[in-house]
Formats: sequence, structure tokens, C-alpha cells
Amino acid sequence: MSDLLERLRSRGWRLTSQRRVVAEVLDGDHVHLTADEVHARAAERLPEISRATVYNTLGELVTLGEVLEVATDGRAKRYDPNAHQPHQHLVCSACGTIRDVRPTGDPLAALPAAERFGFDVATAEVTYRGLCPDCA
Amino acid sequence: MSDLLERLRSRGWRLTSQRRVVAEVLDGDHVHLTADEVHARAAERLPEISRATVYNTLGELVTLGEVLEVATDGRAKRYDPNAHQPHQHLVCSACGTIRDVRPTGDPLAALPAAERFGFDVATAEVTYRGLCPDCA
DNA sequence: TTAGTTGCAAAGGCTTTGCACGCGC
DNA sequence: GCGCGTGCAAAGCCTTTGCAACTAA
Repeated sequence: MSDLLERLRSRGWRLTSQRRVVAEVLDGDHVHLTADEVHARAAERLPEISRATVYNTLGELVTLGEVLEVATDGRAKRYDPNAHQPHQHLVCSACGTIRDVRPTGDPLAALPAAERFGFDVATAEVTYRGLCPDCA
Repeated sequence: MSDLLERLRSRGWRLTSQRRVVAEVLDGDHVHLTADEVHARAAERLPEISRATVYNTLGELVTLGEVLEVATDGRAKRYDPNAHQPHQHLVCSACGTIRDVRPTGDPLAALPAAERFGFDVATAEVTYRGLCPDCA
């Protein structure tokens, strides 16, 4: 789990207690937390941490490519620490639960040149939607 | 183009001038407008239309399945009138331009049962990202 | 030391809501 | 005329920003 912190330090990241706590919260498990949830969990360990710092830190982790920003609905963005393994998301239409999934093949391959309109296409994000077992 | 208005009327939609104008704006072309852009275009024809009414109307069109809500970035949602033809989106990472595209095959088929975790998967949305010709 | 980071509070963008008036059916 | 739709303004949620105090390296 300290892979993340080590990588960050070796990149010259200034390691403050706030940043360490945010990184630890995200490193815990493959959840998909909102900025506010990250703040809440971080505040359990470091009560005075401010929302602004959480937003700043999340933004940097995204820029560094260590965390993915996920907009599954129109509400708050969620942050996905599982950035090292390509994966897609399966979202419950009822309760909003998110699971990481790995479809077969490369989604990019499904877009033929004739459908690329001169774009230099780099990535494909897939969001599967349906009802989870609990909501069905 | 009045397909849309007729469909709505036959569904018992109360037809006001505001709703007609919003429907006409969306029916014009396959753009991907924000609520505010819809409001601006609607206001060209009906100056006193309020933002709240535009939001209400867009929400209803989405509920009725006549318009798709697209969250391509963390900013404002966009509304896509091309709801009758299955398609995906190609977004420019630099300028945000959106194009409708049609990949080969059904994206749903790429998710094997073992990766569905008991979900009743209904839809797959794909967002391709890259640089458009103008930004490359 | 010193440049980068933090916290606070305020502002900002987008969207929803409450309520009285207005209008399609 | 009835009931839903509208406009206005205010509030709401999520996020960013300005600035003085602080601190890791």
C-alpha cells in the first residue's frame, strides 16, 4: 500500500500529513469515493484537514495519473484509485453502487477509422448500467 | 422535425410555447447543448423564457426518453436529442467538441457473465477521447 | 531559508425549489 | 374553471480561489 506514497515521494512530491492521509484513504480499497467522502474519512485521522486541501490533493493525484476521476452521474465526481489496471465501470441504476469490471477485448478496437473523423483517439471509457442483485 | 412535438402531444404533454421552443431547439441538429445553451437559443425565439423552465422541460424530455443526458466532463451536463439511434460519443480532450459515432458490434457483448456480478446489465455507454483535427 | 502547502472564508458555476401568477385544455 | 406550467428569486450542492500563516526539504 505504500507503493503509492513511495512513487509520489520519488516524483518529488512534498509529503505533508494531509497528503499522506488522503493517499492512505484512497489506497485502502477499491471504492469510488466522492471528494466529500474522502474528506470525511481523512478527517477521522486528521480532524482539521480542510476540504480545499482534499480537492487540491485529489486534483494532483489525478494529474499525476495515480487516481482516476469518474463522473458516473451528474452529481459529485468520484475518485478511483485503481488507475494501474485498465478497467471499466458497472453502475447500479438504482442505488449507484459501482464495480470495476474488465470486458473482453479492447473497446478502442471497436471504433473503425471511418468513425474517427480525423480524431487522434486515445482512450475509451465504458460505463455499463443495470440493476445490482440487491436492487433487482 | 415535428415528429417530436407530435409524439409528445400524443403522450398527453401539455403544449406550451416554452416547451415547443425547447423541443424545436433540440430538434434542430445533432448538437450537444448545455442547459444554458438551450436556454440561450430558446430565448432568441421567446425572450422571456426562464432558466427554470428550460431545466424542467429538459428533465421531462429525459424522463420521457426523448433526449439523452450526457456528462462528458465534470462541468455542465449536455443534452443529446439523438435518442432514437444507438450511438456513442467521441470527445475532444482539448476543446470538448462532441461527435456521435457508431462502433462496430454491441458494447454489451464485451462483458462476459463472469464479469457481471449478478447485475442485470441493461446498457453500455462508451466515451472515446482524443484530439480532434483542429486541436492536434 | 524558502518555495510550496494549508486553512479559512468567500465566490463561483450549475441546478433545484417555493410560491404566486398565468395559461392550455 | 381547473390544474398544471411558468417566472422570479433564493437557496443548494459541489468546487475553486485569494490570501495570510505555516512547514517540509
